Amino acid sequence: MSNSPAPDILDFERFMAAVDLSQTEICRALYHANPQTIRIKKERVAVRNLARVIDATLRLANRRGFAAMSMRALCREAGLSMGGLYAMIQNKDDLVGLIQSHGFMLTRQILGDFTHGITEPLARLDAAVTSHLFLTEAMRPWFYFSYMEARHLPAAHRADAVAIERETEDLFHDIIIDGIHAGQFAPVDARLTASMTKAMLQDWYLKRGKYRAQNTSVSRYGAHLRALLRAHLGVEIPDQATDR
Amino acid sequence: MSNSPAPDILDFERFMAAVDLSQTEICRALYHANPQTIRIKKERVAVRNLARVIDATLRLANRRGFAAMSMRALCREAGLSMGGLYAMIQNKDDLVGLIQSHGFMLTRQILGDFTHGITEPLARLDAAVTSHLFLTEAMRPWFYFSYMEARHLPAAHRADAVAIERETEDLFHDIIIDGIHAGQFAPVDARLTASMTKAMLQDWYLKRGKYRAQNTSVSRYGAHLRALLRAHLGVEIPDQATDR
DNA sequence: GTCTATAGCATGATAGAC
DNA sequence: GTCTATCATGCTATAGAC
Repeated sequence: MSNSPAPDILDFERFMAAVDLSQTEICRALYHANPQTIRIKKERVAVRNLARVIDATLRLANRRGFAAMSMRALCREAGLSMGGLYAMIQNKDDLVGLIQSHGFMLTRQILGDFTHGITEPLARLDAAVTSHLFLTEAMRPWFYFSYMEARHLPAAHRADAVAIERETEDLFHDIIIDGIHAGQFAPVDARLTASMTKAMLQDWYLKRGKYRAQNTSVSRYGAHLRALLRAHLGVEIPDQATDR
Repeated sequence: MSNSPAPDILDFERFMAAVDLSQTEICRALYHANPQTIRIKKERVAVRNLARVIDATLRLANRRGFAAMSMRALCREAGLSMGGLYAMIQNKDDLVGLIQSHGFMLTRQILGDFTHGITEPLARLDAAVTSHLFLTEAMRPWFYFSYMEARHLPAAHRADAVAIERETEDLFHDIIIDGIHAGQFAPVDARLTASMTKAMLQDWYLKRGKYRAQNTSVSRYGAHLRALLRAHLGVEIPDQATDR
């Protein structure tokens, strides 16, 4: 999670080098952000267990669904006993909060970092699309979980999920509006275009199996999406990134 | 479910008039397609109960998830006792099969009916996009359920879900390839464009709450999507449907 | 901090009366 | 065909030893 200014257009390797998405770092941040939930005192132990538990939760919940995942199965998968698990969380729902909240934090930060300082609408759109895509690629289980489980959550958590969706959609919306006002984009319905952009970005992590089966790389997906948006927005300037 | 030839471009009311998606009709078809699952002999009774049960299942499962829905809650919602319910199905998983299989059948038939006989690639693409959109609009709870629950199903059912997704994507893919070969579409990556088209079509029923909140009608969504695809495919001919 | 053992309850499915 | 009553099982969460 760097605060360095946005590099010029990204490939996936450069993106991964520019941000620290290591599980340890993420779990350390989570540990300090949730002192009332996690009752373990020693950071080292807490971070290690948190990593195991979150990892196991994502694996099981993404396979059979969070509701169908039993706490026994989670313990087995995480290599902890029931007692050990319940020292980390108060109840099953806490898990969702932990996982979600951090994904939200990351999305805000990464999208902010990578679009910050870019004023040209087209370059800004490229940066937003590409960094969103790369972030979800790097943290796919996390985003898949959030998308699929958001609707089952207690109202408070669900509201957060809707808010972050709206927030990132607004980022796209505002860029498109800027571009239209600057006379660089065709006067499309910015709200709908932003929604559809989000839908295409989400499809990448929702159907990753399909895309892997047809051998589509994340760079190629991004290039296709950026080209599609260029055509829709009536822009002639070609993409600067390599279209592998 | 008519077999009449495709009408020229559709609005939603004409679509609904052309196909019979009444719950009774659908449940009658389901009843006759699953004689070994449904052990009730009198058609009238079976169809009425089936309608209640499916309706209640979709309502509860779409709210809290299928796994989290208890059979007791389902009975309450459907106005049946446990015994009454278990005369309709053998176990909880049968419910999924019933619901899914019919959605699949409908998708195949409607998309087939409404693109059949249209050879011009652009008109065919319009027809496929529009009828897919209208079908999912008419049967939203059904499609939402299928999308969200598919991954939790026993392998056989999951394979069906993947197959139907692939099948409809192929429909779009083949139309785009035809258009490219005919020199009417720009030479895009047809597989990726088909996937993204599907993603945008699915977003309509996955986030219907959002679209309702921003007052987007199904016709407007369709018009926007068709326009976006036209631009991407480098087509100049405007849309024939009314863009409300 | 981490374990085992268990309390207390809801679940899916069935039996048998009407 | 539909009901009520009941079974065995598996669940979340906790208590208490180490």
